[in-house]
Amino acid sequence: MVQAQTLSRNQQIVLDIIEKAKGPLKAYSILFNVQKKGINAPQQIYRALDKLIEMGKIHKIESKNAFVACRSSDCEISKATAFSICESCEMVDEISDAKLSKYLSSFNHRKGMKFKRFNLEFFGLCKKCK
Amino acid sequence: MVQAQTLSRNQQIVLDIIEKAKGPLKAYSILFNVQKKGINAPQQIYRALDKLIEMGKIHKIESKNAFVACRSSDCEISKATAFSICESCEMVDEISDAKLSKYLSSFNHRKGMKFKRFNLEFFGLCKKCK
DNA sequence: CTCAAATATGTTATATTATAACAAACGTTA
DNA sequence: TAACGTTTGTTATAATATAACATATTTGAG
Repeated sequence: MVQAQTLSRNQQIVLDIIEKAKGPLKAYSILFNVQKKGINAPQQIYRALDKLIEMGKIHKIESKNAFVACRSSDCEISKATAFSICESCEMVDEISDAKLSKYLSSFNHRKGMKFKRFNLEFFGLCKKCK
Repeated sequence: MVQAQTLSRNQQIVLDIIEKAKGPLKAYSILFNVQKKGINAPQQIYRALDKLIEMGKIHKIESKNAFVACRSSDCEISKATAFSICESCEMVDEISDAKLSKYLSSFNHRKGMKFKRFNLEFFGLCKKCK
């Protein structure tokens, strides 16, 4: 079972870095950023990332193997995630839209699947880059 | 620019294997399967995969780093892809639904993005596994 | 409280996924 | 036929992720 609130030391360190970042961070770039804090091994990063994902504090952008902080409140521990990804500047924007969530959840049910979650990634050019 | 029809030797070999497979295949498992045909290096696989994706013949399942043959006709060279993924048996099913495509394409436009494509992955248990 | 269970940490090693860089062959088509 | 784009073959290495094991810390039931 997942804790509701308290983060362990390493989890907090990793989360802080991801939250401060402007864009998605890769596991090894997180690692390089925390070596001064006594974290030396990929395992320590990946374990923290796994827990943070379980808790819904961060999301993985699958197409980039990178991680962003959760900016939404209605993703319900990551059951329904959606992102806009700019192919030029690499910006990632979490899409928080209850209608979209509802539409996709029910869509999947109709297809005979016992639905657990979905992840949607949009690609294109953001306002600045287009 | 991408060719319309003709596949090169390696591209055809890789596509054949992916089309015959029951489920998604990983790059290195493809590699191991074609070493008898004289393909020895990951590069040769990845290059074929890249081209096949460009041509819309196969899709990458991002959450699994695996590849499936395209079973749809209306994904328009992979501009709009959607999959059901069973977390138990690993089955992947391509979802081909014009309404869904339309809904998601126009959704994204409203968010101020110059839309190029999307990829949607549903997770849960398939009929057999639930 | 207290000890057992669960969770988190540290560490070394290794597996898996993917790309860089370069040389040679092939196939158009102008 | 020469120039161009594409494909191939090859060696090396980069980037991403997990296995396995020992130890420490936290938490909660009795």
